[in-house]
Amino acid sequence: MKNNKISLAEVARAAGVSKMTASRVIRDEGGFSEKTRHKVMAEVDRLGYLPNRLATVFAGDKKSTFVGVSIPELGNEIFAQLLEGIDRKLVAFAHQTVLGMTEHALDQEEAWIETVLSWQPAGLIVTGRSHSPRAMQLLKGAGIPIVEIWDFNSNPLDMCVGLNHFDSGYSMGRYLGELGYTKFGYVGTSHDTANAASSRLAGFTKAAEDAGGTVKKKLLLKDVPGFYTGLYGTEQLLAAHKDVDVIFYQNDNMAVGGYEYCRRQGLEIPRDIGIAGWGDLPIASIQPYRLTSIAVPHLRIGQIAAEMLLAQVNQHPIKRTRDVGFKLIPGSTCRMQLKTDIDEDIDHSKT
Amino acid sequence: MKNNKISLAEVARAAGVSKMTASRVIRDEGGFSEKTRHKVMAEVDRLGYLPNRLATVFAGDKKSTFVGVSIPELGNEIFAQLLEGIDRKLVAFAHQTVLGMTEHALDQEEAWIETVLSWQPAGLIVTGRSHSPRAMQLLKGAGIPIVEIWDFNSNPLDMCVGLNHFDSGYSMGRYLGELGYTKFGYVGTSHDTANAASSRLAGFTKAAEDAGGTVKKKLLLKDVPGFYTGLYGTEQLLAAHKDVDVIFYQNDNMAVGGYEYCRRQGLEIPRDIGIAGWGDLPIASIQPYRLTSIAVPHLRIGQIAAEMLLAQVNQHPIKRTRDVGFKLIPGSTCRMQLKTDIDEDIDHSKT
DNA sequence: TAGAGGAATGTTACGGGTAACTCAATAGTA
DNA sequence: TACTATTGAGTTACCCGTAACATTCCTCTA
Repeated sequence: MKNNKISLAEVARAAGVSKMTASRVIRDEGGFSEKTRHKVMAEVDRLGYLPNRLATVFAGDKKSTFVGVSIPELGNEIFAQLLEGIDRKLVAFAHQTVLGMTEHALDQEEAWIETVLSWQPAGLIVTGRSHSPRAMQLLKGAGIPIVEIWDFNSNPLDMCVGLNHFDSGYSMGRYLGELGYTKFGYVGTSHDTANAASSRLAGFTKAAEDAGGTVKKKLLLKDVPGFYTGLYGTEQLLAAHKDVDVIFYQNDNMAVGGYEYCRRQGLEIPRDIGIAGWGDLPIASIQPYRLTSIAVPHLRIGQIAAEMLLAQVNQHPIKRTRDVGFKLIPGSTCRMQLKTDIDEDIDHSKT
Repeated sequence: MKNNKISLAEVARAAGVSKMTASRVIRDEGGFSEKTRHKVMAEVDRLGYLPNRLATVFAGDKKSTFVGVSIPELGNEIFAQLLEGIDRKLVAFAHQTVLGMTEHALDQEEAWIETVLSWQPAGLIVTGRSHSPRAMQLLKGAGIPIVEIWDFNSNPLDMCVGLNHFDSGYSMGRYLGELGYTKFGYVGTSHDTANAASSRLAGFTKAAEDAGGTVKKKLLLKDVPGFYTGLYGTEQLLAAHKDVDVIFYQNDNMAVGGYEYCRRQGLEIPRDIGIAGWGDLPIASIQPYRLTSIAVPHLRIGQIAAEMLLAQVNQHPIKRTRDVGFKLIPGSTCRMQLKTDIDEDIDHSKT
């Protein structure tokens, strides 16, 4: 475990050339003879020389190939996939992801932004559009491309790709209202910071009221938005409000958990209660029922974010905001449609 | 979007002191007056100075606070959680994760290792124990702490934490054999490289043979190891081999998908066929049935890996290998036990 | 064969911090 | 008062590559 860091100078000395010549050979930028190339490359291999990229970036006053990517949590599969989409694209263009998990906390995001900026990244991709004042200031002054993702925002700091979560919540609320539901419930997880899920809830609440119904109970749990949280959250919600006739969940995983709770209680769905999720997550594809949900192109968000960032890094012109939309998926976990035909009205997908 | 990078020299000039004095104040290393501290800090705030950590690392010939973390994929929730555990711990100790997704390909891992080493990281955490020859060489010569995780290996390059996947597969095979199963099936995903899942399959196969049974079919799909893959994989497997009496899946999510396929086909579980998963994933907690599986402390693996690495970085003595073990979970998706009482035999947990 | 021009290679300076050392000013002591 | 500590602050050199410029060595041509 000895640190045998070999520098360019050592390679050059071993090859009997100047640092500069060795540098030219290694970067293959021409201006050297074939004989020299052989000598240098032989020493590179023999000594196991690895260039020190810190020095390169530092020397050239260039940007590094780091891209800071912040997401709230990895336990939430939708964010894990977002990150996967981003990293794939970045790697394909020789950039590296420096991870930042904010855990939905603005102060953690701020601390991460400060740290990652000190490494001179080529750009930043941050989830969400609410940031602390100091974070905003840091981002604005960074002088590098910044992409805000997830929650669409027509007036971003720099660039933005995502969808309108408020609208998606509103769509679901209106849809459920049109099916005749009036006593709504919501089960999600809570954080100190307003995030995309809170926007969905706000939209949902608005739609519920517009439809003449009420959200009887908004249950926000201090937990991860997963299967089991959905199950026990539903128990809590129904214990307090037995008359709720449909429950909207923060995501499909929670909804599937909620469905299972209802089933265990002998409730029949959708006869006794309606269940609606969000995200059209993989679990929905293998249930005995078709979950009512909202489909979101989350992989595409990640890819587009990385593309926008790379385009900006390379000074290619690009549209700075992208609303990827969403699509309501009527399922069998809510009662059949009662009032009007709304098929043509439910696709908010913007390609 | 102007790049207004402020250097230490500018702060120093503005404050009317030398670079060195400004540096001392900013690092709070003493040797300056209160008056000077005020002058300097005032300029830091006014100019929005952010230190350039590249320069610091570069100058001091020190290690950075980067830690390279490679995992095969993020779509697989078990790896996402592994990464989450690692990043939490690293961040708590002021280190940053540089992500590497290898997609189970040795050449991608190798390329990533080379790149990440060129950034002078403090250490590396890599998933799996098989690496390309050049990758091995790079890792050995890196002179920094390296932790191999996931697949336990008593003779690691440097440090290792994980579990014995072969044994976990063997345990499941033996358990199923003891329940009287003889015609085994396996559904998983395939990759060019031998990985932990292949070790499990190897162990499973060995146990099946030791028990006098056979693995009728090993189905390896080119897909992600998720719910739907399990569903259609089961369809394929049963289409080819109707007489299989129990199926072992690469993970619980695939098993749940397989269960759903069987249900749709009118098969009753465990009467008509047995289902066994691996990982004790969250989905298992909310099914109407208790899935037979193997529980693995994957979050702990991540935490321990980060702890080992940080201990090594700080030159604290530490045990260099840790086998976290696993635990077989008998469920209701396999037939009840027939032969002997094996309860005391199934816990391979090593705390 | 001198001179031009290009190819190959070398030299110097620099980037943004910090270690190690030096120097100046102030305070304390006999 | 003269001398010594102590404190505060400045100077210099260096980390490892690369840009920009300088130089050497050929080769080819008139």
